[in-house]
Amino acid sequence: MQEQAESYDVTRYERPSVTVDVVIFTLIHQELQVLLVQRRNWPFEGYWAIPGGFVNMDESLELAARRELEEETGVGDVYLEQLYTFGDVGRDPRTRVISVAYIALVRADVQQIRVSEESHDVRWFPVRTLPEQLAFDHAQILAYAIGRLRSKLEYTTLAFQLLPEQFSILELKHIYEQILGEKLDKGNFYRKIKEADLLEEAHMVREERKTRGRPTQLWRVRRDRALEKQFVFRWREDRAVASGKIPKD
Amino acid sequence: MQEQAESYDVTRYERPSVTVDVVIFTLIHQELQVLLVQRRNWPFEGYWAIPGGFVNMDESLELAARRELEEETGVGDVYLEQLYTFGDVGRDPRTRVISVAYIALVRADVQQIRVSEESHDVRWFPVRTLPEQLAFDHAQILAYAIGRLRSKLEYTTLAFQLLPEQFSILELKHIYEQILGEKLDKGNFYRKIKEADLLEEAHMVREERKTRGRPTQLWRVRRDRALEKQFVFRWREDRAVASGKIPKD
DNA sequence: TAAAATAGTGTTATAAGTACACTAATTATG
DNA sequence: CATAATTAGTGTACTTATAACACTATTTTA
Repeated sequence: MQEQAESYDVTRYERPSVTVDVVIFTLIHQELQVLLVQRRNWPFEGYWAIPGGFVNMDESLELAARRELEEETGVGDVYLEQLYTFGDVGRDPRTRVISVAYIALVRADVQQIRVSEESHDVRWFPVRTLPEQLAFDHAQILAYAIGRLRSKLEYTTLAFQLLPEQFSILELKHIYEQILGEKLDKGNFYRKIKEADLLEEAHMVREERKTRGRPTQLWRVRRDRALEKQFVFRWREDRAVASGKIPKD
Repeated sequence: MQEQAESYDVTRYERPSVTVDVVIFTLIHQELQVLLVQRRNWPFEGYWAIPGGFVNMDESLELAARRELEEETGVGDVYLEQLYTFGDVGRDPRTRVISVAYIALVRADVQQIRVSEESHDVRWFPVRTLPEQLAFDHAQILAYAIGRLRSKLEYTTLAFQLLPEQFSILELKHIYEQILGEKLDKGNFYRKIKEADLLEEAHMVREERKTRGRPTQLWRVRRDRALEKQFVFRWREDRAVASGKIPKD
């Protein structure tokens, strides 16, 4: 790229606008949900959109994404990953806009969203029941993000980024079942998660219970190991395709 | 992003420059090689760099990448995949430049490079013996590209994009060995590639031979199947890390 | 004390991958 | 024409990971 840049003044040509869009995922009621904002103005007034904003000249792309995330959810220290850059010519009717999309995973117990001044409303949507029409090409971005997330959850420990501070192994199993879309064997699950040695016991606070049965053992992620170690339940046939597929750009 | 854009004139603010950089891979002497250009001007004059250029206002990112590729190698219909977008603030000393990096795979028997006017020289470099210093943050981009390629070759049929029109199974095995960095069992390799049913016999041209032994059987990729079907030799422990890891941006 | 819930263990079957010895075909060379 | 050399396989036993499912153990409330 830059190898030819000096043959003319780099500031001379018309430039596209660059934004970051952040697809923010969380788990609510053990269901994967995504944060959308409702637009207040033209174009796509009233439509739901992925939160995002312009990249400042003095901040990196990741910093811009973190700023957006912070502005929308108030949370700072979360998992963030660049997804893809969308740059088709007609995707924004106002001007040429290139969007660097990020995925953020927010812990289930810390989401507390704020409505910013630029939007009517902000809401979590279960990925199964998204609005029919989204602003711009955001449906495409969202579909790609969900695909990437799903496939990565299958071969990384990313799922642990979504977990609350404390959880039971059956809850964890349930999350995996949601993601994989299939029932898992209880015994095998226990064995495998124990082998992986990713969890540590949370000392339980003695509390009043109203159901009978052995009380749930709560665990905490050993965050030191959870990002290195693999914890995999099933390789799916379509894993390679899902993770490697490139959307029409 | 765009949800707040209309509250001010989108054309008002200063904008970064956007470029595409294309990391072009090929196989020469059964070794993975990458195309670099030598810069002619400041900054990084004389340094080797990944070819690339500015994105025009009326072309998509992928189109820009294809144009660059065409300009450097003269080839058009090749595998192209978006790699990552690099946007750190200080990465180009002239101005703020955001680079969308692509990977291109060029068939071993069609590479014929041209030296463009903007550069001193153009060369293929084996990925094992790259120049010590590259221009800008291109060493980082290249390292990331090689990592991505290596990991994807392990769980997709991407390697077939690099093959010449005709090749023998032992050659193919050799390429896999190069990529995986380990010896593979001949018998198992034959069995697996045959099972996958990805190849068709190339009718061989009768030619003079100077070595003795049974002559090599040549094969051709069934391109219809090669991009759908998986052909995998070994899952490696670090696969997930390698494909999912994000470079410091 | 029984029922209910969580938290496991044991065992077998199946499939995939690995290692390595072996056979077969086809050529050039002495 | 026999033999070495080279490609092109086949056969088989071993190991490992996964899957299926029955079973035991623990700890609570009613």
